[in-house]
Amino acid sequence: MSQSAITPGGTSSSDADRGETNSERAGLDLDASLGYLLKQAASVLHTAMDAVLRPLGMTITHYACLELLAQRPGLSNSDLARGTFVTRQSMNTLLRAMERDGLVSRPAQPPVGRILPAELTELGHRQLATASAAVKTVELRMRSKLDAEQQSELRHHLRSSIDALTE
Amino acid sequence: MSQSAITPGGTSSSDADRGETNSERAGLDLDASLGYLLKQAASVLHTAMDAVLRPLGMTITHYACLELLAQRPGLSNSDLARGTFVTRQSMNTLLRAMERDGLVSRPAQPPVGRILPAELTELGHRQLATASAAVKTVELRMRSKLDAEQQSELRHHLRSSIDALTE
DNA sequence: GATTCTATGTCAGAATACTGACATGAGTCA
DNA sequence: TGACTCATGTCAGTATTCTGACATAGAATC
Repeated sequence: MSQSAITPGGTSSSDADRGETNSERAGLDLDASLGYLLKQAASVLHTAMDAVLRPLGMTITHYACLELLAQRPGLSNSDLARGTFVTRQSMNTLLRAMERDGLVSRPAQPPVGRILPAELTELGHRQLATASAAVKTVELRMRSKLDAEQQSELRHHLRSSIDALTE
Repeated sequence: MSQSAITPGGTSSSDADRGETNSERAGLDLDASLGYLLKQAASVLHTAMDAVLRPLGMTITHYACLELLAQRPGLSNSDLARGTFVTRQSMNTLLRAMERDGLVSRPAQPPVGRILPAELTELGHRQLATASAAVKTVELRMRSKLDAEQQSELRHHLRSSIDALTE
């Protein structure tokens, strides 16, 4: 998938510039739109992560699930769904596949209520180690043009945006 | 869909705190991970936009397509795909549906090469006007906790991240 | 002018995530 | 105790997007 956004000068690919004098409308100005920029950033990140994860036979959600379980063993299916920003139905499908593949284990019977706490198997931990290293290079690459303070600012502002949209 | 991420204190929902003393691992620390924060922000934004767009009978990509075409009439299918961060195959499907619904028009024959320049119909413009107003409230809400300078910083840092991951 | 490369539009099939719905277990409150 | 509310796990069906592949038009190279 291409990554180029629509910019005032045209896309980065070879489009024969159907030259438009932009901005002159009631709607959103794409360049000023934080939402658009955010979507673009997320898209670029998605592509970059997919590029390193796919050769390992994993999807991004697959990796995120491993990462979450390593940091917090015993998370439930619903917990994992929230943590990876998908529905619990989607996570259920994924989790079952991962269980089948021996990456994750869950007790046959729920210890309490209906919750089945999931844990990484030895194989799961090994697969995560590989993936984690790959993903870390992407994370570092993404930060490479920001100094420590700028990264801190970015995190802070991102959190503010999330808060504003959440409450 | 729930929006809560996995935070040190547990999710925002009522999970009986399977208390884990976090961070102590080789992998990524979720809180320090820009990537995770970015994904969360994008997810929250997606949900918020979907919430206002769905009642209007539109998806986010649908809206994005309208917005792009209004600002730059004559964009091709591939241009629109790049601008909305989906594949050109996906955009092709959407565009055809929008054409069928009378929101977009394309010439029967390509004026040059294989490119079919798309334009908004009168109905398309009207639908966009409604959607645009709704989306603007989301954009404003997202910015509500950031002053002008902070918004500028956020945009700048986001662009830096995109650049770093793109080149 | 012929060849090569790149971009486009499109068809077909697969993967992924979503919505809707249901029953169950736990907590709340009268 | 019983009614009510909420969260969970899961089944079923749908929607959206993706990957792979193909033919074609224009640009670039020689």
